[in-house]
Amino acid sequence: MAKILVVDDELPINKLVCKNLSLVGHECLAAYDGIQALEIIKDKNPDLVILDVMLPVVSGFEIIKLLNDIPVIFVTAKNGLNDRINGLSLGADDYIVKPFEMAELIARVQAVLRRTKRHDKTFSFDDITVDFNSRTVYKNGVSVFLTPKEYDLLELLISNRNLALSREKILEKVWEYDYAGDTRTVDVHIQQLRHKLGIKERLKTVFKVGYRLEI
Amino acid sequence: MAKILVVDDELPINKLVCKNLSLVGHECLAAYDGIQALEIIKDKNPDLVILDVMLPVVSGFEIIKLLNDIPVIFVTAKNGLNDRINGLSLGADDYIVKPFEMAELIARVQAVLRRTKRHDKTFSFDDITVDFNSRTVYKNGVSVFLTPKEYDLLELLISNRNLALSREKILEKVWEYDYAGDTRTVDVHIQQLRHKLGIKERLKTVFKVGYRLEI
DNA sequence: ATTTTTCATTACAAGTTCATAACATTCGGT
DNA sequence: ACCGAATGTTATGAACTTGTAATGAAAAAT
Repeated sequence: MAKILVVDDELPINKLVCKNLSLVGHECLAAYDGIQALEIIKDKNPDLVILDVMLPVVSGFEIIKLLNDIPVIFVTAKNGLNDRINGLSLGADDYIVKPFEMAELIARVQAVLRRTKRHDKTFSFDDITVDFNSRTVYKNGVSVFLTPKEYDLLELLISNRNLALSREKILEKVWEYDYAGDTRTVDVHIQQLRHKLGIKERLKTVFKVGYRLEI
Repeated sequence: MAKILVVDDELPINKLVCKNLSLVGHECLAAYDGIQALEIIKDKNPDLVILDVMLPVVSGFEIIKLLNDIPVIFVTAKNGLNDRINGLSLGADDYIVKPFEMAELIARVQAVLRRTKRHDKTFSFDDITVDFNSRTVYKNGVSVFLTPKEYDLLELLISNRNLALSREKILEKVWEYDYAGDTRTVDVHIQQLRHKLGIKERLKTVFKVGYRLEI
């Protein structure tokens, strides 16, 4: 279901973890040191990274600092509280202490994925319901057809509801590039959403900035 | 910064947790059983719930099932793996095992809040609230529409509150240029803020210099 | 290979912002 | 209390931002 990168220099553990993740239906990538890990992350853009602290060449702490948006589960052999707090405050989404039960690791993986990917969740406001699983949107119970970009935009707006989103931010997240010059593309798609969902009142323009979904 | 509900029937622990959360700047609510917890959640809509499993009347498991969008940190006295997995798969955002170090709880709270982003940065004085995330301003709970320049000006005044700001400084920061000659633009915008927010008493003129927001 | 869909771009319309100007009022020094 | 300077107040239109609809190129589906 998700693409997961396992970073651990101990070959047997790495294999074991991968095998178990595959059993639950995930696609697995393996890295055995920090440099490799960074390459794979850049290349394959995994949904989740399981990261050992103790790595050759570049430590897990270094890597986690470089990750931005990808969720991370931290694996540490030490039981020291400092390590734990360090990991969490550096932005890890969870941590687990070696040696761990495979069942617990799986549970944590699922929990983090659920949190970040919003598995089997829906979101409703007014007469609109968004089903994140099937990527379908309903208005008054009737499904409304949205194109991929429109849907992605709506999801971004919902997960940042009540925040002012700049056009740059929207381009970066939905279009996945930083566009230099001027583009009216975002505007056009916003209009499309407003029109298809009839949410002119909720999907407001923030002049000179971008847009905000008010719920 | 965030509103946190602590649900634990052991009074001393509940108090201790609350005290520590307050020390880090959070607003704290306390509930001593499940029924109370549900009432407070409905009533006060907290940003995060710290939830003990072992509760009188209604167990933590029951409560977590009823929560939808509010993040939860699960507290369990048992060390059993099943409990942990149960908590996480029910939708808890994290869990912690009793007895726990206060530093670790705080770290986990901050981590969850960072993830869920619910900690909007706001600033309030009198009947005015400014939400920096959404760039909206409320007076008595009613949103007041400000233009970009007006909003930027207000932000500048707030972050330099109780200081006299020269027109040159304001032009430089909000208008992003150093204007040579004479301009009344700042004045006009100040009037606009005074008028829209009704803050004549707070937004004072510093004769021959500029303006000062007194809070 | 052909049809269909998606979507970036464009051009123009509509709407918003805000600098400026003109006049009124207040302030501070004398 | 007077006078000149500083600030308050209001209105206006040019410049800029956003809305809208149409177009065709690229991508996806058939």
